[in-house]
Amino acid sequence: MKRKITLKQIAKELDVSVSTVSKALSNSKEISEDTTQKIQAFAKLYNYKPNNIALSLKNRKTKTIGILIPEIVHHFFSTVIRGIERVANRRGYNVIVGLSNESFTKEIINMEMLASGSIDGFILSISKETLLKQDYHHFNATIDQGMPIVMFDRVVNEVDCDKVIVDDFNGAVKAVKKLVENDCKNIALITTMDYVSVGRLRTQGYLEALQSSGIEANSNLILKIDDSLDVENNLEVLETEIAHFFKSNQNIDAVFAVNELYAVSAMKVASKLGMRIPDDIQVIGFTDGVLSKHATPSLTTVSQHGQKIGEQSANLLIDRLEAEDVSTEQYFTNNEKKRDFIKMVIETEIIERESTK
Amino acid sequence: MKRKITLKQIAKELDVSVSTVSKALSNSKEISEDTTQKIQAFAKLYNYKPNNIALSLKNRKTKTIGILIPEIVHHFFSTVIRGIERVANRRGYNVIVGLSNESFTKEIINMEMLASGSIDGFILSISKETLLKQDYHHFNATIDQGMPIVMFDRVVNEVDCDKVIVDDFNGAVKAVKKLVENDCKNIALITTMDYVSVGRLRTQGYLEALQSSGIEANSNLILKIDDSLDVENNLEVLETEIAHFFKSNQNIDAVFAVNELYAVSAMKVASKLGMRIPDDIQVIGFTDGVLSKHATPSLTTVSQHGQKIGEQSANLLIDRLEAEDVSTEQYFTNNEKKRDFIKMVIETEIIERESTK
DNA sequence: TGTCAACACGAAAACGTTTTCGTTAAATAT
DNA sequence: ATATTTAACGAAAACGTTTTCGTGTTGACA
Repeated sequence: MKRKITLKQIAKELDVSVSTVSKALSNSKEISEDTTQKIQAFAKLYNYKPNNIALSLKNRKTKTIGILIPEIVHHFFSTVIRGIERVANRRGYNVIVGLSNESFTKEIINMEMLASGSIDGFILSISKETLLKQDYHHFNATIDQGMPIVMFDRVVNEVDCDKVIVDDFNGAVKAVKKLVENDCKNIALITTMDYVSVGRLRTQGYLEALQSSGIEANSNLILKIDDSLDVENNLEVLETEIAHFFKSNQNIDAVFAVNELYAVSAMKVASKLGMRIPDDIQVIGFTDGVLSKHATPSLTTVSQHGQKIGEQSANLLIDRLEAEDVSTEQYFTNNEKKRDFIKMVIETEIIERESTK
Repeated sequence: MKRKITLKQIAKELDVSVSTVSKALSNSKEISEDTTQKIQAFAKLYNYKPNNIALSLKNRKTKTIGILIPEIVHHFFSTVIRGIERVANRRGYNVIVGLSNESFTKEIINMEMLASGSIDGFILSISKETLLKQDYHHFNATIDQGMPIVMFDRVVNEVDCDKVIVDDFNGAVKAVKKLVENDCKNIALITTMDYVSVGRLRTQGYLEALQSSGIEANSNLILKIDDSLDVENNLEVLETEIAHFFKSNQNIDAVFAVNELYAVSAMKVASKLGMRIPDDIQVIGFTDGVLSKHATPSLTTVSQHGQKIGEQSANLLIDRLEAEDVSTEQYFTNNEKKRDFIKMVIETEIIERESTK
């Protein structure tokens, strides 16, 4: 077993100083051609790679970014990670992930753990519990310590930072308008409780689309699912609730659901109740995941472009990190203002499949 | 903006030495009660947290483990990550992820990037291209540099390290035997090309189960999908291939598929061809993901327990890392042998749903 | 009064880099 | 022959810790 070689060892072996080795490896012309050759050859032979930790300590930057998300076994979030990793890698950064598991406390612990030097900045999406508590001090605290944050999807006005969001409102509008165009008269909405902002925005989009189409909203056609109960593992509960909803509103001829699972469940229940899709009832869901693509019939969805969200988030963060470099450098000579915080909106797109006409 | 405070700053502010501060914060009894109190109060006030990077450099360990997987938008892999993150977090480790994207080169680049000090050990699953090339020198090289590796799922004999695998062979056997018990006479297999070991093992399990049940294997009933074509985005290709397969083998009364997608596609095609599930044809898939749960009808599957795989992998790795500590310490006084490499087999489980009787 | 522990603290090294600032010797200029 | 530049390299500081080893000041004790 040969441990990784260090500058010091090379220096000793070649009987030169550490500084000489360092300079030679960076092709400094302070060092003679001869010794440079010799040192580089030796380094290559022993496969020398500078120690990242030492570099991090010296440069006071780690070249890694921290991702903090509520859940990873989730198509949207993993797609975002993929996007982040792509540009992070391209731009020379590593990616370290923390999972809040939708818990306020775990979110804080994770942040503190990572903020103590391990990373240069955060990309995160707020946990449900934090949204409920409306306690955002930990975000502001880490920003205050000079660590930039980029929030995506689940964002919040109380924190001043770059944000990347999907256009939930207009996505919902588009979806519902498509149903209206398809001659649907009684469009139902299946949504979540209001505290998750994305759910609220999609609901508002639904209402807006109805209104601008001259259709009066009917609160009987809105089903709010309490997602404090873990529907993912309680499918029957969800399905019976939807079934009950359908039965007491026989006139429903379309469903817009704020996520994939609700939409697919609605289709399943509708089929069981003998309705044909899309002839008797059309369905559109938000979030374009595996379920939508492979359901029977396949589901028309509003795609959020998770990967793009990840890529933009990473670019925003890294841009800011590398802009900080020069601004710190020129802190006293150059009085340029810091870049203002950016709120980037990713447009949604409707992917038409078999569940609509 | 108040930057993070350091020992040196505390020392200066309180007019003591850095060593005193360090000792006081670790409750060393070398320091008097008074100064300890004073220092701890001050540290708490300014929310002092030791700098991880400095600690890593000093201790020559980073307390982070590197995950290197082919793909993250994938139910199985993200489940494994969740498992890893769980125990890593519990045991005080962070998790840094790299994505090989099934590419040999990206795998190597990622490994080298992480192996240069950023992590203490790897948990990884080999990329398809690497398996094809059968070139494993980068794994052996990093092991040789003293960095432990745990491989999961896609493992290989040529590398000596801890491994966590799912019992693909017996999982397949169980599945096929269940079909046999359910009175199926002509059980088809939908599988991949052979170079991914898990596909091969599942195929062998299929054959074994048939043989031990006294059924003669019929090569016409085996469909091999060329997964070099990206079926995920070419569903039609997959489906027409399966349709063709069904039409030329009208007697098929059951399908065992080596993954979820193939199984769900088979169900879809079967339905289109007018077969009823599970009455005319029963289906079992490998890998228990979202698709299986939410398909109509829902799919009976062989569950791989991805989270458990992740947890075990992390425990194996961390155990080894922390065992190394003492063995290094007592290197000369204690001649204990290193722990042998462990191959841990996670049993599969059949999750019965609507696609079987 | 002189000796010796005990106590409380500081100096310095070490982890592996990079970079600034010498320093020496040779080469060139005066 | 002397002064000055240039080439080639080394010493040391710095990043933020922890830890080992001093060191000075007490108080007790003979």
